[in-house]
Amino acid sequence: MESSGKTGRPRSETTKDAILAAAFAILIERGYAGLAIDVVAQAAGAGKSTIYRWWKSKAELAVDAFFHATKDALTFPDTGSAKGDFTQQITELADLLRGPRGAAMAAMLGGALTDPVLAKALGEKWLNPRRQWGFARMSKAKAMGELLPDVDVGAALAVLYGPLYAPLLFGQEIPDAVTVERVMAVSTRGIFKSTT
Amino acid sequence: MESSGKTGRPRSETTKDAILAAAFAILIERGYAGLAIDVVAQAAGAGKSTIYRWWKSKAELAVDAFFHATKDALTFPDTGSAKGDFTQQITELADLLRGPRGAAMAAMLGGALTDPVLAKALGEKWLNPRRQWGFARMSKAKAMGELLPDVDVGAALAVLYGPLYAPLLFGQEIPDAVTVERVMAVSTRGIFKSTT
Amino acid sequence: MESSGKTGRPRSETTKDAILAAAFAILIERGYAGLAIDVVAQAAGAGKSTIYRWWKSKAELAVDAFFHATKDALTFPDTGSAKGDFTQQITELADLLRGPRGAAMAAMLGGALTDPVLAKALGEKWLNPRRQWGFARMSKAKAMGELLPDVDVGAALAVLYGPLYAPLLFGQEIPDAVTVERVMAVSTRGIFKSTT
Amino acid sequence: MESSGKTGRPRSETTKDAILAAAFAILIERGYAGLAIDVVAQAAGAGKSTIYRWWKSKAELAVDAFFHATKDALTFPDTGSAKGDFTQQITELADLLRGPRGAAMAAMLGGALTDPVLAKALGEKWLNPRRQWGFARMSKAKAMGELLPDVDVGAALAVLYGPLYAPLLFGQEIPDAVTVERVMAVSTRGIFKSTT
DNA sequence: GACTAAACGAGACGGTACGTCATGTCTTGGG
DNA sequence: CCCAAGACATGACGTACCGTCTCGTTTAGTC
Repeated sequence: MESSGKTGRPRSETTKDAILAAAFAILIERGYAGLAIDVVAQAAGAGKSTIYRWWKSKAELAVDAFFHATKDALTFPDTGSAKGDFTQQITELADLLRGPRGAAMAAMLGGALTDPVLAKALGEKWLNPRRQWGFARMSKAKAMGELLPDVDVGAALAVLYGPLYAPLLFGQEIPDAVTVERVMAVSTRGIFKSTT
Repeated sequence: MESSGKTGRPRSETTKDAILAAAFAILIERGYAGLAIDVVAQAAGAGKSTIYRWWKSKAELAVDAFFHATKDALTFPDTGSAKGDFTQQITELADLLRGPRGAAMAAMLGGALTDPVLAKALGEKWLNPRRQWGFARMSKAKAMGELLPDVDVGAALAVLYGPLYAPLLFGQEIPDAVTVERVMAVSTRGIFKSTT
Repeated sequence: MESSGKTGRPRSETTKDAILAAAFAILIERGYAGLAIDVVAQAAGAGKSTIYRWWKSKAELAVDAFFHATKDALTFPDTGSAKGDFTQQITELADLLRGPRGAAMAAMLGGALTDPVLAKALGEKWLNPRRQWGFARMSKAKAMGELLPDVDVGAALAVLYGPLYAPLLFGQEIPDAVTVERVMAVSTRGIFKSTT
Repeated sequence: MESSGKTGRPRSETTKDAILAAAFAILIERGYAGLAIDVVAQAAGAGKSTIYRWWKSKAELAVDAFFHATKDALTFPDTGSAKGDFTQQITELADLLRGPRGAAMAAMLGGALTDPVLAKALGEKWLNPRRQWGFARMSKAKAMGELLPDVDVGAALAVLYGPLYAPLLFGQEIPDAVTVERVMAVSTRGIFKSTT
């Protein structure tokens, strides 16, 4: 980020990557609870203090590791219609959550309910950006008359995304593509004007 | 439940209740992570081994404590219409989750993502009964022509309940009554035929 | 011991014997530290409370078990000469300590250093009777002029028995017959007048 | 002793000393059974894990604590005659055992009979050095003709030291100076040639 | 080329909670 | 009144991580 001082040994990017990669691997394999800093350090060939120097807590490390591995997979689509945009985004999100990143995500969400620090980090880095985009996109759709009358923007977002995340809570599988389609068919029917 | 053996000192119901009450109180106050068995034992005037004798893990104890405190608050309504039944049940559920029991529920769900044992216990004791009722009620509604055409029963349930549980995942507040109403307005619109 | 009252179910001798036998077996196999009351009760098909009813502590049980199994092996010889009596007794003692009872004895002596109750019980039942006999026999020998001049009775006993017990302290083997003979050759030389 | 590794934070000698001092104090006050690791840690201002890092068991800790407090008190005398050397050494040993170190020694010997690890440690650190010196000194004495004829070296050592240690086994007091003298008078009479 | 200063690996440190185990006490129903 | 079965409160055990702390060792940039 910032260039900090001028003298001294610079931060090793190699080590940083090794740590994040190790953390992500362990997060998937053993879950957030099994993500022991000692183990990450060992696996990365790094010292514990190096980890704590750059990440304040296990929580921040986990979130960072997740995004380091996920950053390329997150897009905000633009198909022309709001319904199309949300459909595509939710479909992509379901695909993502169904894979190894989903296991990590679930593990982190699990930890978040227990660990307020993680919850905050996760909110800032994952939830808020998504929510902002969703809110803006939905508001725009409302302004352009794409929504049914009297649809609350926040409520619409809750109805769209809620069914996607909720299964994580009960240890259920993330819905497959067909199921996602069925759910979207129901939820969008209450939000968007018919396009036919 | 079962009478198990016939000989030996019987289990002390007093102690059992004290443990569950203490566990529930601590679960609310300190969250799932702060639910230390030592502390529960002390607060309940019980020995740690007594706790471990009856609950295999912190997780099971938490679930049991929750249901011990909640068992009387769960009803399945019968208002005449499917829309009315689901509206009432979800409203009641939101009320429940908004209170101290919601904090406990959130705490447990956090553990569930990490601990498969807890997830299973939670599924069996909480989710399944609710899901069965929901599925039966929604199927009946479909058979009676209360639903819009081509609505999948499972999808409808996901859309109804997902928005209710999802906030727990992100450490958000459970929506208040007004917000619940707004969300229900949206979700039911895609499921039930207009009653006007 | 005493006939106690007149009413009620009488003490079961079968159970008593089963407990003592089980305790002795476990004492040999696992040592004093491994002598768990639960395990004894289980092995004897008895209840724990039955054990605690008749023996105040693990210590007393151990001592009782030892003597129950050993009582027939303890004799006070009478060969005519003091040197002969002590030689025989110490030889027999070494034989005893070398066998399974010796393991139990060692185990108990180990416990005695840790547990004052056991120490007392052991002193009363094992050490004192032996010491009294030894003291009496040695005093008689002194009176009859069998000892070298200026030999203190207590000191003579210490020199005779000390080398027998000391190896137990350091986890060494109890000396075999030949070694015992060599040691006795040295110790008796400083105590008894030459018989040649 | 050895420099072991070269990297990492070096072991804190301060903490090590505090732990050994605390352990020794508790060993004396409460005996081996009362030597709880928790308590030692607390008293030393150390963490339990620090103790377990350096001592595999309570037993090893106790032995180490004893030698830490005793190491300066052990000498091998050289008076000119074998009888003089042994007399002096045994007298000093009795003095040592009579004090607080004797209580610790007794406590440890108790554990040794139960715990083979302790027995081994004790043998290596205490008994063997002493035995080697004793064996060498006694052999030399035999070669120089200071011993009575046909005296076995091992037997002579057993007769000399046995009476010193045996009282520890039965929880008896270590003999006072006068008694030690009386015992030595008897035991040496069967070993060494008269010096008169 | 020497100096400075931060980052590095290694790993020891004081803690907290864990889940297990044995103690000695108690509470049932049955003999 | 004894007995078996077994639940109970207590308290130590040894393990696993936490987040902090020292070390001696790189590894740049600055003189």
